[in-house]
Amino acid sequence: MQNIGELIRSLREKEGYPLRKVAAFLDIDQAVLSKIERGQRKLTKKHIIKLADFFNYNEKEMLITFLSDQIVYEIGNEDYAKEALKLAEEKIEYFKSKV
Amino acid sequence: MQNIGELIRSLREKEGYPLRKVAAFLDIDQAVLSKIERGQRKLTKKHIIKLADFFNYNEKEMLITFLSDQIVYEIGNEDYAKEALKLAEEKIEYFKSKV
DNA sequence: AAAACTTTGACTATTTTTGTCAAAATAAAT
DNA sequence: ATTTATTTTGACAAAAATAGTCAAAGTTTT
Repeated sequence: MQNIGELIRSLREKEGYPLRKVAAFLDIDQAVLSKIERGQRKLTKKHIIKLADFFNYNEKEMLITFLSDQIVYEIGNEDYAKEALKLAEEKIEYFKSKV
Repeated sequence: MQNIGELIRSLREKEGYPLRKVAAFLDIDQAVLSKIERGQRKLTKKHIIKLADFFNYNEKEMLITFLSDQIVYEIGNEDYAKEALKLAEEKIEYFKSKV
């Protein structure tokens, strides 16, 4: 049950890279990457894609981790989170079939 | 498959109320309510709760509609939306059991 | 045609997010 | 143990997103 920050950190540490190196690759300040890894700053889809490539990690999985974090962040401590997820799924399904 | 704006509008129209009246109740500009009803502005949880009371509408259902909209808005057109929803659900479940 | 209602867009204010930096804190290496 | 490398923290300004306000234009109803 890993969030995106933890995933990035674990990948980075597996390679033994310092923040500096990965941050440079992403073209962001290393302080920001530090915060990303501990969930204090957001990252973008583009970051995810670059990171998956950088670490040779499955892009789809990483995106799913990232997106699920966004959802949890937004509605995770709502009373009806579960029901909302279910309805959201139906809406998305419906939407797809329409467009 | 109704979004929160459509729901509010339909409730308002069922009562035959003008925007002005509901907007006054919520203490917002009627132009803003107009935009809310057509999904061009966001509303808050507090608005939802007040509206459910105002229209005698099931608060839980209204909140679920509201929250699911938020989710759809955020990840609705991502390729892996469905998978992300599933993982988000697991995370929330896990989170609950932890805290 | 007038009156009531709704929508639109422009503008400002406010809030949130982001970028940047340097110092403090921690960990690793010599 | 001291130096060196790395990470974290916090402060600040810049930029972006959101929200509030208003009046005019557009639409519908009477």
